[in-house]
Amino acid sequence: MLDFNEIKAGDGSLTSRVYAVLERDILDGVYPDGTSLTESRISSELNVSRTPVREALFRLEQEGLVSIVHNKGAVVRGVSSDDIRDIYTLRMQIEGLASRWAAERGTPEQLQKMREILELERFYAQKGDVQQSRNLDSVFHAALYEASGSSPLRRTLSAYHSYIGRARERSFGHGDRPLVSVSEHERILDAVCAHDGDLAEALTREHIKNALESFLAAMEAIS
Amino acid sequence: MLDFNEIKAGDGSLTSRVYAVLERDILDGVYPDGTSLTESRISSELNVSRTPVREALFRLEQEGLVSIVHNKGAVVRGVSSDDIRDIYTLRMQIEGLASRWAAERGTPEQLQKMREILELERFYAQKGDVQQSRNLDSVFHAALYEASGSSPLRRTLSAYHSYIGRARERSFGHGDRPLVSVSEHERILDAVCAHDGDLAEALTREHIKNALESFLAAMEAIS
DNA sequence: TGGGATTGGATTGTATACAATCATACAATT
DNA sequence: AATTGTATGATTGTATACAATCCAATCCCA
Repeated sequence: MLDFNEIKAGDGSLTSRVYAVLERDILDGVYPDGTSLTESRISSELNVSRTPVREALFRLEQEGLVSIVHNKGAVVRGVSSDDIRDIYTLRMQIEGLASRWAAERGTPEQLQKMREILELERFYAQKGDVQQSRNLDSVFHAALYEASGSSPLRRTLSAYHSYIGRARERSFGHGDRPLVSVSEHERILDAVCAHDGDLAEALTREHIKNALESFLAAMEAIS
Repeated sequence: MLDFNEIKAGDGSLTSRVYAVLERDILDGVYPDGTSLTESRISSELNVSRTPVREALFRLEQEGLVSIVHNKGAVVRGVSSDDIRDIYTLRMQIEGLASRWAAERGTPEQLQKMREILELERFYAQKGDVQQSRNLDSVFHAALYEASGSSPLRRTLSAYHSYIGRARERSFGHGDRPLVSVSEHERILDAVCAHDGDLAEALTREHIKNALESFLAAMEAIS
């Protein structure tokens, strides 16, 4: 919580770093649901002024992780497992579109990049490196969004990704999900490269459905 | 552009009002795509300090209407008609889910509220009041999102709504869209109240598809 | 003439000071 | 005793001052 200087987010601004710290701490449960985040406390804990803290809180509100009410401040809005279930269902609908559009609109360079990511992904999955597998899973999906050529779709799905980040972490190590996931990615990419939008969409829906079931299984294992 | 004091957004904070002014001006084309929004100019134009302007710009970035790069500032990212087309397609996918979930999870109070909104909507549509019809169209959809009981879904669809706001305005007056739209709403709500998720979803997809075609027709009429 | 440093103005990033608002406790009144 | 009013401390909202950065024009020197 106090390793503020280790976090070097995106553009290097204090706002981004404060944002990254708060996002991580909220998703990690350091600040449970309902916790009120007072600006002065955070700013003194992180040794920055209130200004970047305020701006970070604004971004967190847009992300949906806190809710801010005028003259009252920010309170944490935890990520419920119902939310996560809903997001997986939403992703089933629109991530299929991403694959379809990638098949229809993706440039050769974009598809090539996905192929390279996928090769790395398989390498780490077979090596059993869960951490790297999970990272590359995210990278692959991000590349897919990019290849869809639709900024509204990219924005929506990217927002979901960070929102359900911790849930993905927990469920990704469950069973042999990394290897299965890579295989599914390969079939999706093959369909995309063959410009078969229907197949790509169907495979992707199946992929997300499997990820959801993996998540539910991981939840089950905890309780 | 200078009627700042007339705009009274949500919570009455300066940040909200600046946000509302800038959003309106961007969507109205006062600031075309690529315009760089300098904080000091806006703050002096609106007679506020840079602080609320900065915060408003942050919100606009999350909304997707501007993009901010570190140490360089904010530039307008216009809403292309490709973006709008994509959003309608996305809505076809997930707004159907909203109806399905409303049918499955909606409380009697929520459905009752939708019914009341719809009666008003029909009243104004038959009266030929396009302005009010369009407002109530928004209100109806917002009530639908609420009844879905899913905050991720509500957040996503609400964001789309403001993003394509101007496009909806332009296309809503096209032909007899208000009356047709009310009829479609009525059939959707009937299905929701009958807890027929499948039908509600199908009707909603059709409804969005028709709205998209109305938009495309309106675009055609302009060019 | 061309290319690379430099310097000045403009703009953003951060800190801090001040004003407005809210929440709590306590006192006064009925 | 309940309620209303009021004072006080804490917290947020806004303004402003200062630091860091960027950009473009200029200058210098080969």
